[in-house]
Amino acid sequence: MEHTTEYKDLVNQNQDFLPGISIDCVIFGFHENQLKVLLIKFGNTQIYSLPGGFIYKEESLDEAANRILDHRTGIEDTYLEQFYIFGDPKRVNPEEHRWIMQKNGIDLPSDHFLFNRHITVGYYALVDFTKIQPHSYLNHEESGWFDIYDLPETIAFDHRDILTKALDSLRLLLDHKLAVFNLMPETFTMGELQSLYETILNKKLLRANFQRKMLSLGILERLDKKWGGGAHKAPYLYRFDSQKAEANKFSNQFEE
Amino acid sequence: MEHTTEYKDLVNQNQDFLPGISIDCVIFGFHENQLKVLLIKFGNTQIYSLPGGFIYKEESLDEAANRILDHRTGIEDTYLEQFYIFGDPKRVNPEEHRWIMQKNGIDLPSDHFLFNRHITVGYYALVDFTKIQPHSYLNHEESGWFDIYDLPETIAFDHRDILTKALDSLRLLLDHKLAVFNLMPETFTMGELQSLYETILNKKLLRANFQRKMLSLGILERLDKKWGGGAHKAPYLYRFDSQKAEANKFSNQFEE
DNA sequence: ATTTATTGTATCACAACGATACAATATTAA
DNA sequence: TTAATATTGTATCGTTGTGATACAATAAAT
Repeated sequence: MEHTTEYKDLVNQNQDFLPGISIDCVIFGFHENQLKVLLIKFGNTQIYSLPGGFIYKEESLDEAANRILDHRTGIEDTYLEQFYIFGDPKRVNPEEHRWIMQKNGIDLPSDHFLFNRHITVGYYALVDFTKIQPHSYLNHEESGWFDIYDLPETIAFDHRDILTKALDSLRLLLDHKLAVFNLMPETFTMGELQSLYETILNKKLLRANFQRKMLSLGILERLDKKWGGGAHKAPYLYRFDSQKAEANKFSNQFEE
Repeated sequence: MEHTTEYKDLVNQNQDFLPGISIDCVIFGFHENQLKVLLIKFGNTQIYSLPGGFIYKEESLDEAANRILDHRTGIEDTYLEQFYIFGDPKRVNPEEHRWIMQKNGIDLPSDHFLFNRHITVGYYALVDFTKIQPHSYLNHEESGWFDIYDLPETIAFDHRDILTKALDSLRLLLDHKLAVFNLMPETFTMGELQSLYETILNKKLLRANFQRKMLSLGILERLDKKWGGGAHKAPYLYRFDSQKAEANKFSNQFEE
């Protein structure tokens, strides 16, 4: 495995990082009717964490978050937004952290900067699951997708709190922005879109009303029918039409 | 003038601060039908900035923000919430900063930590204007309230961006939480409350419908009438009833 | 050709909301 | 003392949005 620049910078205590601040990314995807998040499993442990990283001194926060996302998923342009800053002085237990790094094959001195107090900026990304190929980063690390409603038992540090807050923020987003379409593939049926909404909100919606509402927003382009789905009427495929969305900004849920 | 501990820590480059991170507070008040923010004017300049500060190593972000607010306004318990983190590497011009400090009577070396890159966490506070007594902090500093729609021309650093983002966040808050009542005095008329909403949203609302909506929320306690307001029917006074608000959480604009 | 499951749409009742109207009433002016 | 005035509290009307239900259309399997 070839080490990235960031990896070397990390282990060698590179001074080009901003001290005391980190970024953690909650990367959401949607697959097989599940809302998924990408987690890292440290080698030789059952402990999972969010993919994260540090900020170079010449970099903006958004640039750093994009870089981290890119290196984890290979995705360069997607919906990525900060949602909260986690600043409790006890949010990370340095001993736990050092132990995890050791299990991961990396033995760092206890005065290594990684074990100082870090404030972390939470970002969430909404990605098209079908286009993602997760990358590993540290030795012995594995990354994988997990159902947000069925997370691993042991999640490191305060990362479970971060996940909870990210889900809250995603639900707020649902009412106010159309960013959620970034979780869908290019084309989809109305049933698939409804399933996404139901999964995010964790409740059932009435099919007829969901369809009426979505069509009334005037943001969907209706394409050909999708054949072969079973012994029943074939559904139309739709595509999110960002031009229509822009034009209809003033007539839907958005404020003026 | 007696210097605060924070002041001495600042000038003496106290190592008890977290490096590279600061807090800026947008303190909102409502007075004479204007939405006000508290700004600091540096001595011998026409440059204004937001009240801000740094975080002690043992302190959480929220604790630091509360401490800063307390020392600026004397208010200890009020609505205070982070709304955005500003992390552009060029958000503060170190030369401008140093020049301002000099004008303020404080000559710091250009390698002083204050002039390093700082990421800043934006907090907004909603305070009862009638209870505030702004405090000065640095020498030659003056603080004062400004109409959010009529700010001074010269605002330091990226603080105008921070103010804009804070106002956006406050408007979102209006739809989702009842925190805005923190801007009102203990009792108020419906007209005064409507004026607050109109000022935040910067648009007129229909009086009859506003009243109907507010009363339907079931969060207001109606008190005696307010006499002496002019040659017309006297309005009732209302008080925000947090108990009612709690009880009605499930039947109003809040999600389940 | 018939059955079956699902889709697209219509409809009904009710809630929410914009707009307008009007009666009630402190204070001022005559 | 009475009338005028400005503002408040509430009712009402029409429109829009939404929950709930119904039903016709239809692609595939039998």
